[in-house]
Amino acid sequence: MSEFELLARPIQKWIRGKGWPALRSIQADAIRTLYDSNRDLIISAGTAGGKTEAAFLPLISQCVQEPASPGFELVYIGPLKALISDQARRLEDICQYAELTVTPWHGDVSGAVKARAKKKPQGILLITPESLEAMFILNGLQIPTFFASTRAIVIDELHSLLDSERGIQMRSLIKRMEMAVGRPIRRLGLSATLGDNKDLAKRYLRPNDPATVELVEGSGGAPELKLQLRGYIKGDITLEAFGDSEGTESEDAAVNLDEAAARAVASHMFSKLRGSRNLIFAGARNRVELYADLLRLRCEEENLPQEFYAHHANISRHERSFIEDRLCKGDLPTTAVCTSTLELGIDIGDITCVAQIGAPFTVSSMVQRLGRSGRRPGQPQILRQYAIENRVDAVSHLIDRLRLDTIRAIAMIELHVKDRWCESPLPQALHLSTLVHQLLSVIAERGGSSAKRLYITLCEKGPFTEVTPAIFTQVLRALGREETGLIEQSDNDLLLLGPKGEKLVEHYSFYAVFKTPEEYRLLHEGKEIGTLPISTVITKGSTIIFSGRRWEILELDSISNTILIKPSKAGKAPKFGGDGLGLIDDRVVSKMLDILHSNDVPIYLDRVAKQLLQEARQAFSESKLDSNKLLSLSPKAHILSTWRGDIKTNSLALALQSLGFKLAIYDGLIEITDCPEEMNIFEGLEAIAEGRHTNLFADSSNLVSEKFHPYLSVELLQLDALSCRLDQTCIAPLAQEILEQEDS
DNA sequence: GACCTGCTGCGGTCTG
Repeated sequence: MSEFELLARPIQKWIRGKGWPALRSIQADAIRTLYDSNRDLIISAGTAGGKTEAAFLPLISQCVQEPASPGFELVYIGPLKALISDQARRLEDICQYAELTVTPWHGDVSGAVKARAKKKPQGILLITPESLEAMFILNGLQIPTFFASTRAIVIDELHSLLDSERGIQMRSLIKRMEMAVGRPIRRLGLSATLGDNKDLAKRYLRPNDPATVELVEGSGGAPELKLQLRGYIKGDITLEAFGDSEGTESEDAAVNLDEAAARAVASHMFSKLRGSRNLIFAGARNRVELYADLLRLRCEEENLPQEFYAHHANISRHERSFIEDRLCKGDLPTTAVCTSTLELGIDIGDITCVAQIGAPFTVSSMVQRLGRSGRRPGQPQILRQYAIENRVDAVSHLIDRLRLDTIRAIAMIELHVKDRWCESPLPQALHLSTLVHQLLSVIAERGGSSAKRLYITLCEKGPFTEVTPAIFTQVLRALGREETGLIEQSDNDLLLLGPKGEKLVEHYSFYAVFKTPEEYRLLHEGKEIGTLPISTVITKGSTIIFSGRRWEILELDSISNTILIKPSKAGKAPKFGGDGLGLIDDRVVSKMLDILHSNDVPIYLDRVAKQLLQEARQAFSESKLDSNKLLSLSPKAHILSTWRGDIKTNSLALALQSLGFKLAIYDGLIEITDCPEEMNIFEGLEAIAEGRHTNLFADSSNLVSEKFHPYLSVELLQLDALSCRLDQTCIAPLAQEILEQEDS
């Protein structure tokens, strides 16, 4: 029987109605796998590759062919509300001849729809991890009924949920679902960019039995890639960049020189991107505003209609939808200057070109961004990478002369294009903040639980596999401390929520595992145009650039957290804060070292970028950094090379700091700016090599980074950091390596 | 040295 013939009649009818010439190969493969076995399945194909149909055509068919008892027959978990609404529409279309109810369930879905589904659970449920969490807490007793007849759980955008806090939460919820119904439920993962991580993805989809997970991959290799890396030097004043800038006062000169580079980049983007549909990834919200403003001014100067828009998380939903719709419809030229808001999620149509300002932090996000262009057969992916470096001369700082941003951008491109590599998640992470969340959630779901059952549910069978019984006990103790008061023990050894735990879990803000900052609302004539973090320093009368336009602050109310604004002629892009917790992989830094050692000049560099690469290589060899891992600039100032990623470099830096050294950290390099009285750098490194350094956590203030960290003890926070952000075991060998290199 | 994601129940007002 052919794959088509396996499907139920109403689904065959739907396919015929679509006029498809044939099933795509991933669809045929997925149908075969789902009909022939009970195995889990990962469907990996480019965006718009028909993954949703590949999963749901056979799954819906099976629902039609073997009608089941009450309960949701299929569950879809998606990371975005917009994606769920989108997919619900597509599934309703597929189900038009099959009598199957489709229920989207997220924060914007009306209570009436949810109430109806709770009363009569059936068909397909599409839900976010947070709404599923809420379901467990608010309807814990009904969970076995809801999912009694669930055939499969489909996880969309699996790559975005691999190793994140949300991913761990989702895996925990799926396991709890299986435990509630007392049987395994088939799992399907849909993903666009798994790269080298296919085995890891299998492990994340079915941790105790990854070998049985099937993989179906889209055929048709990656589209052709066209790329250019353009270099810019701050203070290089070109006529085109100079524009109408006056720059008379000497104090402003430095600022204006910086701005000249941004103008030159904006000018180039304006000339190349105008008239088509593009995404410009600016790397930070502050830079999104800066470039959106520069590009808007260019349009105004040339009397052209506006086609450049700012898009990031602080801009109002309304404005963001407007930009997304414009990109999607495609009848007007539109370029969004954006952050990772437009990196994944809903289909935004056919993008001509992706621009990236400054080197990205990970190859995987670069790949994800690139995947937004070249979606039509025969169309190339186009990447325009911009690198902006400081002007240098013979006495400039070595770090500036190494052109690290340019070198990193080249490393990222080479790793993707030549090595086909991207980052993997860290499987040894403890995820203690998320564990606290799930502990409270399971207790709420069951109305109380023994410590042993909690351990079995979450650690032995659930996703917190790295948490030992000893660590688990410590976590319970931390939550039970009187000052924490989240849980308490009943007479029969049952763990219950304490008063503070009740209050925490009862509030709707509990359901998400990730932290969100407090924000001001920005109001213009009563309409919200977006938000600014409370931490932003801002005063009445000052001016800002927001949503690509310029505004003056009229009123600032710190009780209601609102800011009233009016349009203005002047403005400066505000600082949006940020976590600064990104980690660059070992492999990226080691690639940077290879590039500095090599003589190859990639063909995709423009004239200035070639010059920057040349300068970097010259600085690298002249400084003897190519043969010395310890470079002394003066008795108290040195450069140490680890040529390792952030985890290892930061760990060695912390050890040095604990001994009293003052330092700054760069990609694979540590700059020692001052030494303590009693110790020079050699003695410091020897002490570390021999394991005699003091506490790595001398400065423990930055250990609280995740939502439920504040409830844990210092000791647990240190364990958590050591499991994923720091590496204690690498410190002594690294110090030894640096010393040995110096001797030879 | 950064970015993103999500949320309930109830009381209020307005519309058909």
